[in-house]
Parts: sequence; structure tokens; C-alpha cells
Amino acid sequence: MTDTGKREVTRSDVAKHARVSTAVVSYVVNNGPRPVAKATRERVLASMETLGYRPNAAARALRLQRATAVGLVVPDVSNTYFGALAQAVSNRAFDAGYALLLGDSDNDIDREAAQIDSLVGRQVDGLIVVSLDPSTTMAVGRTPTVYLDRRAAADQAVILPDNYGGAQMAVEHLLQHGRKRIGHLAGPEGGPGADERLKGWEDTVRSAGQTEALSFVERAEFTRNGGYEAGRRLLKNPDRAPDALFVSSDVQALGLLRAAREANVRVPEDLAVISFDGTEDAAYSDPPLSAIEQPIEEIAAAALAAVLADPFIPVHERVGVSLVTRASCGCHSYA
Amino acid sequence: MTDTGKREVTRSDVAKHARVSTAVVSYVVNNGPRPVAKATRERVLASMETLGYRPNAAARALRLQRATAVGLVVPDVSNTYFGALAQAVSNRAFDAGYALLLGDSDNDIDREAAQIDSLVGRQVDGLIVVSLDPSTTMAVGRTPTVYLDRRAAADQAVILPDNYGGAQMAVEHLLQHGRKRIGHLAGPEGGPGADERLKGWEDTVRSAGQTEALSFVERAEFTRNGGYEAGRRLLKNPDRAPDALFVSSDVQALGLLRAAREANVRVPEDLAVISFDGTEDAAYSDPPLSAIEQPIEEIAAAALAAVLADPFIPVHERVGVSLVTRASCGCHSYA
DNA sequence: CTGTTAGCGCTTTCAA
DNA sequence: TTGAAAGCGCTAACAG
Repeated sequence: MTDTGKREVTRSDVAKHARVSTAVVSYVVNNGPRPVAKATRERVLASMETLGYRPNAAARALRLQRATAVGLVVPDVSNTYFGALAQAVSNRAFDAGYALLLGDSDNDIDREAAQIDSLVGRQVDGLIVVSLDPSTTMAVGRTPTVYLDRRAAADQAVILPDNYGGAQMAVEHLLQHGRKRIGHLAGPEGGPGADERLKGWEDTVRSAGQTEALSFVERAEFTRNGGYEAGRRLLKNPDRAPDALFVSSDVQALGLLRAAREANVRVPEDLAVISFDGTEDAAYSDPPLSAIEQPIEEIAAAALAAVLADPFIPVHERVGVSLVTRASCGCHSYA
Repeated sequence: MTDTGKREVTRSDVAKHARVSTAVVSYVVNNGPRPVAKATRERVLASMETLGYRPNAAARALRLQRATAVGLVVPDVSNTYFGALAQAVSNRAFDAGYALLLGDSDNDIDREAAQIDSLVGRQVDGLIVVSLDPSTTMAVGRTPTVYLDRRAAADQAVILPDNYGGAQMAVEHLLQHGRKRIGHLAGPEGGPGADERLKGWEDTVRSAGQTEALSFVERAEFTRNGGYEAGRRLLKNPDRAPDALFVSSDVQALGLLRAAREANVRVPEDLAVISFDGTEDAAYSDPPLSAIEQPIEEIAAAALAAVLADPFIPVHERVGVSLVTRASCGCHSYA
């Protein structure tokens, strides 16, 4: 509380005030590695309180060679999915005593590289990255890093949702609804999860014998506007349009829904829709979106655990996804 | 690129390799404060490259007493508005050479205090906080801090949108549409912007003589579900319901829209709606939301500038907001 | 149980 | 134009 004066109060001020050595202050602050007599500890605690002592994280980081912080790099925090991911990571990291350094790559591959470089230089103890282009190998040096996209190298850690299985699940569900022309609004080539979802859709549609449907595919950025534009292209020709769509993200689906409204295409009557992600965006759209839901908390927990594990083990993990049905696929009527 | 071996490579490795002193390496890295002969500089640069040198940010922070990082604390990054704010701050900070430490307070006042404390201890050069409860005074010590909510103390820096004016604008616009019972879906008491927006609505409605409308007010959290629940309460009684609503955030409006759909209340025909924030959420809802738009980029820029100004000057700034009309107020038809 | 002290990697003053 | 060296605040090995 007390907080006046020129310099920040350091551990030696506290030591002087409590009439102990700086080592003891350190032992008290860190609860170890040596025990401290109860009376002494209390005196130190009291001094810390009166002086308004706050440990200097930079000094600690320098000494320990670790910042007690983790870095997270995402393409776009304002995307609800990445926002929710950032929130989950931030909260878990904080509870574990780590700070979160956030890097937004702004959907730019060079920026992504620069962000990673900056975070590594800041001695983060771990790095979680949703990369725009997995084929690029960033220099992360010795920093334990886990990717939440598709990586190639065997020594890289990866945690991924079951993109392929989720796509399959979505398409199969649409088939059960009797849809005959199931198209796909895909993510950008190489984009996180995009290609696996595309493959899952393609294989499933193909093995259902819907070869005609294979032409109903459009790529778009993971944005509302991307989904809107792609949706317009997909629905342009009323005589030759899909009767169902698997959309590779919630935000894109929001855009598609707008395109459908403008084109007087009714969802789900004329066009059944299932998206991927299953964030709150899906639950509150009109109609509410059936979606393949990613277990964000689980992903965040696994990523953090992997990256902070000692010794670091390059995990290669798949997390399950689930289909949550709402109105957009035709399962539930609403309003 | 080269990056093998036990220890990270330090400036003295580079110095040895380039056969110069560590001081010179420092001058090269920082472009000063002393000049370096061209030949020498190039030799150093080459050594840095071959050794894969990366400056240690912790050491630098310790020496300089500043981390070259800024902290941002928000109640909930997964809220599109805060997500967009985080993105804007992150990108601007990065461009200025600063890292962003993100703290999500998870709508919890104690957590907020803990996050602030942690960031201050990490020697951030500045702190931007969207506080849940402005009446609490956090110990930010000497760290330049700017609040994006309503603060009391004169020596605290504040940057705010024109909440009152925006509310007034929204209500006046609804009045122009001939609405007679303009209610308000408000934010939580003390919540960022909430009370000023409420006041702006109240005063404007009152001076329009709509005393009956003053009872159409419900408070809710800044979440979709909060807006949904409050919307249900507001629309519960068809015989005595508002014919227009000023909603204190986009996310709440998304919830309200769902409540309206479920209650068969048509927007804008039966209920005209204008929300506050004007994020992408507003543009892609059904119907698209007319909204009082906050200039997020401007706020981010001003906050960063204030906090990194030297010497720190406790700014007290209002930024203007603007009404963007879409379908929900009745201005534009769509689909 | 507690004190002394070296040293983490960096910047910058002072000297050459 | 370059080198030597002090010291930022902290931890932990070592000595008592």
C-alpha cells in the first residue's frame, strides 16, 4: 500500500527493515528452498507489507533463466474462437502463476514470425502458436512450443481437434437429414485445420456417392466477411446450388447466414448448415448453428501442460470434437 | 538460425566471436548511444547471425528498469469488443516494439486486482485497464496506468467513449422513428460505461416526456446470455412492453435478439433496437444492428500513447462515438 | 536456522 | 572509435 519515494523497494530494503539477510527474504518470498523460523518469517512478511514490497520479475527471470510467462500467438484475437482460446489460456496460466504474453499475427505470416521471435527473446517458458502456415519453420530455439495447427516435423509438439472426424460427423449428419448436395465453405489453404476439414468433407461426400456435390466448395478467410463472400458465390445460381453446407468455422457461418438471408435462401429448409468451432457465436445466431464443437478448455489445458512439462515432450495429441445440434441443420425448430 | 548447444548465446559470445568488447555489441544492437565503425558493425552483425544471437529481454529489463511491454486487463477477452480492443492494442504495441501482457479478469474483481498486481510486478511500462469496479483503487504504484472506464480520482488517467452522448444519440434516433416507449437494457452497476449510458438514456427519455418508458429497464452482465435473460424479462408482458430498446452492448443485443425471436417480437417492426459498441457482431446479426460505434483503434492508440508518454500525464479524454444505422432501428430494410 | 556472496546478461560511464 | 567494469534485483550454493 505505502508507495512513495524515488526507487522501487527491493529485497534489500526489506532485509534491512526486518533485520535479516536478503537470503531470508528470498526464502520467505519463495517458500523455500530453506526453512525460516516462524517468528522471522512473520517479521519479514510485516516488513514487506509496510514497505509495499513487490518482487522484481525481471531480476527473477534473469536469475532463473525463465520468465514465468507463456506466449500465445493467434491469427486474430477478435475472432471469437481465438478470443475464447486466449481467455482459457490466460486464466489457466494465471492460476499456475504464469503471465500471458499475447501476440496477434493479424493474419500475416511475417508478423507471425516476428511475434514468435519477440516472445522467444523474452524468455517465455513456453509458446503456444496457432500458425498461419505450418510449412514455415520458425526459429523457436530451445523454447518449448506447441502448435495448434498441422505441423510436419516429428519433433514438434502438436495438439489438434479431430478435424477430419468432425467434418465426417457433420457430413454424415447432413446425409441423415436426406441432403443430396452437401457443399463445403472451406478455410484458407494451409490455414489452421482448414485442409483436414476439407478432406473429411470430400471423402465422406465422395463415399456417399455425391460426386456432383464435390463442386460446391469455396475457400475463404476465417472471417465473417470471408464467409459472406464465399456464401454469395455458393448461392449465386439457384438452379445449381447445394442443399447443405459444412462450414469450416463459426465466423464464416455467420457471414454465410447473412448471404443466405439476402438471397432468400431459408436455413435450414433450403440449406442445412453445420459449422465448425461451436463458440457462443453459434448459439446466438439466427438460426442457431448446429456445430462441431471444439473442447477449448481441454485444448488450452493440454497445450499449457505440454509446454510447461519438464522435460518437454513433443506431444502429438488429438482431442475429440462433438456435434451439437441446433436449428440450422434441421434438427430443432425454434422461435 | 544456428541454434544448438547448452546455453543460449549471450552478448559476450558475440563479442568474443567478433573480437570486440561487449560494449560494442551493445552499441550495435541498440544503434547507440555511441557510434560504431562501419566495418566493426558489420563484423558484429555477422557474428550475431552465425551464432544465432538473441538479446535477453530479462537482462535488458533489469538493467533498464523497464520491460518494454505493456499490460492490458479486460473483463473478458472472448467478448468481441474486448477482443477487438486487445487486437488493436497488441498490434500497435508490437509495432512500437512493445510486447503485450494480457490479463483476463474473468469478470471477477479480486482476479482483476491480482492481475494488475502481477503486471505491475513485471515492470510493464504501462498498464491499460478496463476495470469492473472503478471505485476500487488498485495499487499500481508508479506504473503509468490508464483506465478505460469511469474513475474518480483526479490524478488517474482516463480515456472514455462518449457514453452519455452516445446513449442520447441512440434515444433521439429512436424518437425520430416515432417510438413511444423506449426502454433500456443496461449493463451491470458500476460496469464499464454502464452507468453513463443508463443516465444518458434516462435523461433523454425523461425530457421527451416518456415517463412511462422509465420502467422499461433491466440490468444484465455484458454477455449474450445476460442480454437474453434481460430481454425475456423486458418482453415478458406483451401488453406492457417497450416498442424500442437501447442496449448497452452488442453482445447483450445478440441475446436480446434471440429473446425477441422466441417471443415472436419482430425487430424492428415491433421493437426497434440500437446497441452500443458497433463491433462486427452488430453487422452480422439478424437483423443487422444499428449501433453506437466506438472508435476502437482510436481508443487503443490514445491509451497506448498516454501510458507510454514521458513524463506520464494523467489524460482525461473523451472520444467521440457515432451512430451507424442498419436494419434494427427501422432505417434500412434488408434481405 | 541464517548470513555472505557470486553471478544471471545487459547498458553505460569512464578511460584510453 | 573502442574497452573495462560496475551494478540492476534476485537466487542459491556455501559457510557458519
